[in-house]
Amino acid sequence: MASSSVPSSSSSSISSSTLKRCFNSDCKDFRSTKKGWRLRTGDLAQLCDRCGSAFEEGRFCDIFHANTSGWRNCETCRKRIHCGCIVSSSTFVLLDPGGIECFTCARKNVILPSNLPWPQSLSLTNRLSERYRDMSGKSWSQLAGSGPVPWKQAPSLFNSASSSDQPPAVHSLVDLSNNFDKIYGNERLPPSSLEKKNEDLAGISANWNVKLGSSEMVLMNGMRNEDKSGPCLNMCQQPHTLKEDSSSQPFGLSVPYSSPNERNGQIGVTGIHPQQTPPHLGKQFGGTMHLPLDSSGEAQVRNGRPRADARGRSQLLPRYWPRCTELELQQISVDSNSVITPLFQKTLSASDAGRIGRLVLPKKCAETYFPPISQPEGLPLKILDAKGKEWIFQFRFWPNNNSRMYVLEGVTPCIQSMQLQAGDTVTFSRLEPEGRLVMGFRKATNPLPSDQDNEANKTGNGFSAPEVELADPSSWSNVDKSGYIAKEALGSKSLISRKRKNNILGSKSKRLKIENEDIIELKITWQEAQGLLRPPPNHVPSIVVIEGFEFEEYEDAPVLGKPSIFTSDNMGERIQWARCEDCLKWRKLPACALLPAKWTCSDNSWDPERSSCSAAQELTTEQLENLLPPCNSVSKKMKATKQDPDHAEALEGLDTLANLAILGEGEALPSSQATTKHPRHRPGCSCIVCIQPPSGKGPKHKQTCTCNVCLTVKRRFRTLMLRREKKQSEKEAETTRKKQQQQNFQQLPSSEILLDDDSLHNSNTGDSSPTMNKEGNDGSDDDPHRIKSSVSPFKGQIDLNIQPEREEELSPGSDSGGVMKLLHDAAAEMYLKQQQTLLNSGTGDSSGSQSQQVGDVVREVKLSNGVIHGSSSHNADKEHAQSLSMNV
DNA sequence: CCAACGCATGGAC
DNA sequence: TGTCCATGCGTTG
Repeated sequence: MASSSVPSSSSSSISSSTLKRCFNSDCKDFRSTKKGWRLRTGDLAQLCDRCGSAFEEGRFCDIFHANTSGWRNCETCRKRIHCGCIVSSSTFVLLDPGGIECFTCARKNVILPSNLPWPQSLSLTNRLSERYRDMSGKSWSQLAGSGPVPWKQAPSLFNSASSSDQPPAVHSLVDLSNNFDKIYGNERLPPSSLEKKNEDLAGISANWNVKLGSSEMVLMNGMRNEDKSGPCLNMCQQPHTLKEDSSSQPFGLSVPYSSPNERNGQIGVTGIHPQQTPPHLGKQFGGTMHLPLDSSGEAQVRNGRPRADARGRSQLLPRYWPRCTELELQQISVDSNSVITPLFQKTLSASDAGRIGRLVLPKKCAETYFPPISQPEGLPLKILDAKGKEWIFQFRFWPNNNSRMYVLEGVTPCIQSMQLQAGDTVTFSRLEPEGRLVMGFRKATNPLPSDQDNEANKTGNGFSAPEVELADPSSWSNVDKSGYIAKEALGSKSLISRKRKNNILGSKSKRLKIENEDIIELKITWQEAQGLLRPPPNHVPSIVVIEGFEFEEYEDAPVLGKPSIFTSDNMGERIQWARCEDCLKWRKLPACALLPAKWTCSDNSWDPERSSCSAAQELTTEQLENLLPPCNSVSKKMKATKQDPDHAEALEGLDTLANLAILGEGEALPSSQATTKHPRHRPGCSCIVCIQPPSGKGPKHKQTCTCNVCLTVKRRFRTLMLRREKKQSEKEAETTRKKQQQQNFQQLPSSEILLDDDSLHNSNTGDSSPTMNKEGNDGSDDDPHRIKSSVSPFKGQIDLNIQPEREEELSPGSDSGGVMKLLHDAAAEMYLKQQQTLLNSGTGDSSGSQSQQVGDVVREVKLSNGVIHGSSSHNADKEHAQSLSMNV
């Protein structure tokens, strides 16, 4: 191997390069002026003109290694490929069944149109991953000097200031243009992934196509089958940026990274967190790779193998997912053939942007993308800024709660240079193939005057960095093909809103300073979101009756559509009313009609007579008011401002949101200010809390109200009760099991008597645990009836061994307290007390929204003659009776 | 006294 | 309940 016989390079700077001997050991030239392959140190081999030219032209091996071993033929084109040195390592891939394939063929065989489903079997990443799996064994620890941490990293990424003599950054950037076919290893997946939160909207943006940000890039599928869970949401901005950093690398150097997970022997492929559903991102990006084509047309495959640290990456929070525009990337990688792989981003906190000069790094990001450090002192890290200037930061950590807190120290000059302030975002990327870290930044958009109140913003001077400024929403929309409605809908306006929110929340509420997508999710309250949800086309939702109320349930992912109002016509047929976006007239439509977000009269294909805005409204406002449910009252909606400011606000909030989401040009997002009614609710929130005066007085929803608020609250209440019931049942079952075991020891026959038929079949002498386990498992079923029946066999036992004090723990909807019918009233009373307690706590400002809602429900219960309570009691009563008749 | 450093704390998730 | 992380604060030079 060429590199083995050449002296290690201690410097590759241009200033000294001319005095250095050519790195090619077969060459005696001392005028090394060209750059060659990457060395372990991260520097580039210095070559003389002749060798350098040969390297650039891909003839290096032909010239200098012609007689060495390692020559093989491409399995496809039979082209002769040298596989025995570092120089040639980038020119082929190993095939699964053996043999090699030149990259040209490999690319042809693997690249697929981006708009086609990506067959996993053709995943080059996967293939490469397998190919390279065995080539990644060299420990990076030797190179990084990072102690026992067994994962490896590309040396050049961690070219610590103390260990290498890097050429000037700008030069380094420029240099890369010559290194067309040097493959650099880094196998870290982009933070593709994988936030389970985003799975909530799975399906909304499925099958969106990745639009590559660069013609040089070809996004290839490297997904595993498991990655096909759902669409990317937050990462919708990223397709172009996610030049997947699954990079191949000179396996001669063999310094791929592996995740900390490998410490545990979890050699990751583009894997899925075993405990969580594969995030959507993984679907699109996990294991994907880009093959930037160099000037010679040779694919520059950065891969290696599937990211071993996919799991760690999957745990990155969306807020750290890099959001780089194409412009940003181009700016960073301008004049270079190198490729920028966004790693993560961090929104600067007040502390980060303060004078302390410490930038707190997200732990996962630090551990995933930065070199492993075992000592708190860490390592000096060289990081380039977008202009090519090199900064040296100390990457270190502090012990913190048996964990680590990673920081970059010495960032103040850089921060000041970039004139960044709290709220701005720094983006860490990797420049490939050389693997250097690049730090871009993005100024927060349009700081408001109130920003000045923010301590950290006092240093702001309105500077905007054009190089990396994220100010062009169109660029986002261009690349954002995710269909993520919130993102598309709100566009840059949301950034402003985010800023406002940030300002209001203050530096202490950093946690609430969320990305624009997240903030959108907040603004779409659960009620509003529910109003936007529609069953998938041609999908009949199943009707679930809970507490006497019907709920539409559809297991398939709902779709987002124009909010409309469903009702029934005179014939009893379900219809929906939708309002034209242009003329605001209400049009009657079939209930099955799935409306586009921006629906107008012209889209009214169901009623040609009213397919124009000039057509009169079918019904008058008053008629509609009578027709529609109270909560959806048209007149209320239209006249809400005058009649019921609170409700109007709620409706307006929904309307505003819907319009924003639909039109994509939100003019006036609901203010982010907290309401006086509840600190966590915002104007526009139409939950029960917010639509009622804090005192609880004022208009209330009727118990028969079927508005979204009520339905959802009731459902939530029901869910809570079911959970509680289930929990209690399991508890009871466990208790009973123990008791029964005791009884079994003492009086075996009695236990058999208490068991139902199934239990009898399963019960055997002495050991009833199998039966109990079975029952316990059944109890985990979601079906409440099943829960009840499954645990019912124990109820008789419970009754026989009743512990009166346990009654306090009983929920009213549960019969798990045994068949203590005589105690039922007492239990019900207890329940009422509990609910009152909930009410009290639920209305407190410090309570969470969930308890708040529960409290409101209870309040409603209390004020409406205990409908829910009564219902629950009634059910419990009946079930108790059933338990008695069945089991005793 | 001040700045830097390093750890502790507590809110958020 | 455990983890993360923004920030406070004590210590040190």
